[in-house]
Amino acid sequence: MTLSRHSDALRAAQMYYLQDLTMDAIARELRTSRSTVSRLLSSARESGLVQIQIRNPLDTGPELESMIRLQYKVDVHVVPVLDTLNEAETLDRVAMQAARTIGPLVDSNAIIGVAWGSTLSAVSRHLTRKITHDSVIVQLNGAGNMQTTGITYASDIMRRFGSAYGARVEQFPVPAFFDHAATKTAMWNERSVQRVLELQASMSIAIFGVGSVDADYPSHVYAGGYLDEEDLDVLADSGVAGDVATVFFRADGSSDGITLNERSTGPDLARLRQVRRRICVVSGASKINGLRGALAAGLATDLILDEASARRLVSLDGLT
Amino acid sequence: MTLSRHSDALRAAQMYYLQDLTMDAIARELRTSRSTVSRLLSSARESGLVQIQIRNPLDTGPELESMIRLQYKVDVHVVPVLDTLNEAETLDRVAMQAARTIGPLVDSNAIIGVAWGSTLSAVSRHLTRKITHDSVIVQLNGAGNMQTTGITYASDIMRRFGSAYGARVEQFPVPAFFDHAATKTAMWNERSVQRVLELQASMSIAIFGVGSVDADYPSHVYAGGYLDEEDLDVLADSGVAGDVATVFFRADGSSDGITLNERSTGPDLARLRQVRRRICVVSGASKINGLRGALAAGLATDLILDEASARRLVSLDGLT
DNA sequence: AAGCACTATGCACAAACGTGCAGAACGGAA
DNA sequence: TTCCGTTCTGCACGTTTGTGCATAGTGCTT
Repeated sequence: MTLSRHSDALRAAQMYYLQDLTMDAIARELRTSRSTVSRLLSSARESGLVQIQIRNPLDTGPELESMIRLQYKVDVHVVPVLDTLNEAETLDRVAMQAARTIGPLVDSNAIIGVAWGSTLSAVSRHLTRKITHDSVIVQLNGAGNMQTTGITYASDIMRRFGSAYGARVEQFPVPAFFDHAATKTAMWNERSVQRVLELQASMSIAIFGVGSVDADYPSHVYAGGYLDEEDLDVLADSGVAGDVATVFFRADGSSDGITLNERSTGPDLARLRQVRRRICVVSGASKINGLRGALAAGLATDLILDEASARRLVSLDGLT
Repeated sequence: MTLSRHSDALRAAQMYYLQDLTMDAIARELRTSRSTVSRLLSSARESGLVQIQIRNPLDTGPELESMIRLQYKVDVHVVPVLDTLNEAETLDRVAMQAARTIGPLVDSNAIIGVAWGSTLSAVSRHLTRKITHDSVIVQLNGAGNMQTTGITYASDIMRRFGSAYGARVEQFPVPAFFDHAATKTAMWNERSVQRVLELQASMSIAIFGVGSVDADYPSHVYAGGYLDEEDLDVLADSGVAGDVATVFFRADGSSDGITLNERSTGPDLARLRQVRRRICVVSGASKINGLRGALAAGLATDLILDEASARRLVSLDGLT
């Protein structure tokens, strides 16, 4: 029965993690086999009953972290990864650690804004469950493009977040960019859109990656049929370094006069900055320029990134 | 070197708990042996770098917990223990779980009041380290008696709390009971005592066991030379059920007119009730009457007790 | 520089753990 | 009731982890 299973899992978890008993001993107390206990414990971990978190005392943290922390005024989590790992493996490990770091921050009644992209997709695959009440996952920016509505890709991400936290999911069914700023203005007055915008306005957490114009593997945004040749030229002319949730900025963090933003469905950067907790996940050193712009723009309160990127972030800064 | 050891422990913990790597894989990344990683991880756990906590979703919790929770309005943690365990083993397991449950509640700048007794002694032996800043451990009541100053016994407990949380320890070097109420009045005007009282007044957490007059193994207080024959008679006449930090109360929670309290050095119950978080740890079903009085008096916000006691607590209540 | 006390390391073994698999138990549907 | 699909259980095996012990390293004293 699923009820006694849950309570068995709870008992087992208490005995295992809080009393240091072996699974064997627990099995005897619960009158079952050791393998069952092993399985009870993994279900306890999966279902978020057991919360494991790592708090590094800020003062004893390694050089790298404190340098970034001081320089950019963000709470930084450097993910240790071997330099020899390839992009995909690195992303996977950063994503897993990001997912588990985010877990403890999510609470009941949270309104969580989530962007989309390969980084968030990876993160969404590693979320650990944690049941909350009355939480909402809200999509930060539209995902449609010239070929598809982008629904499935972005909504898979959203759905995973929703089911991990037992939260309602609010999609944002618009293209990433409108063709004409006027259409955006019109749509922004629609009540269906306004509901989403209002949710975004009251977000308590926002989670996003960052795009970099010059990345080795250009983000979806720059290569996925979202922008045409002309748009890309305009971006280059405006000196854009990268984007967060399809809103662009320059290396120095400024974003005034970037006309493309007027057609973007992502959250206005000034608005984004008002979210209490803004978590930026970055994997891959080639996103460094985009990241630097995002940090200069003060978009993140928390930064989770791989070790190699972290090193590049501080080392290059040493030169300027 | 102890610095790189700490940061290795941090890296190892991240990789093990956040990325699910095996110790073997971690050893290769850190260029060390697997055994060292095993030891790094246990030191990470011991030093409080890794925090494991179990949050039971209140709604799915077992019957027992919700009944107690509802009836007494306390946050209850029932410790699963086999009924066949003896008193000492039960105490040990309750204490271990209590220690680990308390851990996450302790934070920087906390002022933590701690009582003494066999329960607290056991808890103090199982505390997991967690570094905090500017926290203080303050003794709730004097420990001296007719034979000894009680210093060593109580101060061992205090010291363990202090070193687990990296906190300053404030002893309370007075007897548990004065012979004359007048002495107490006089002492309470001493500045050395007032410093302690002021700390107590601003406690954010209080941790205590409970004594029960009719316990099978009477608490130290009733058997340890703290009270003479006459005192014990008076207690019986006043209908006292038990005590918290050597302050007595009746089964219904009342404590008016119990003259012994005027000579006790424990915190006034009304004052105790103003502490935000008041954690009561109970092991052994024979303390049930004392516990019931303490709950009736609203002394605890959190209750940690063994399963057998929990069962007795609700079952007997069914009769009244 | 040498000696000493203490701690950290790796090895090897034993203990503890995870998981594929086959059979048992369960829960509808006919 | 019987059937069938699904879930749960225990076993057996291979993997992963903890730990006593001998050795290597480290820092402090003389």
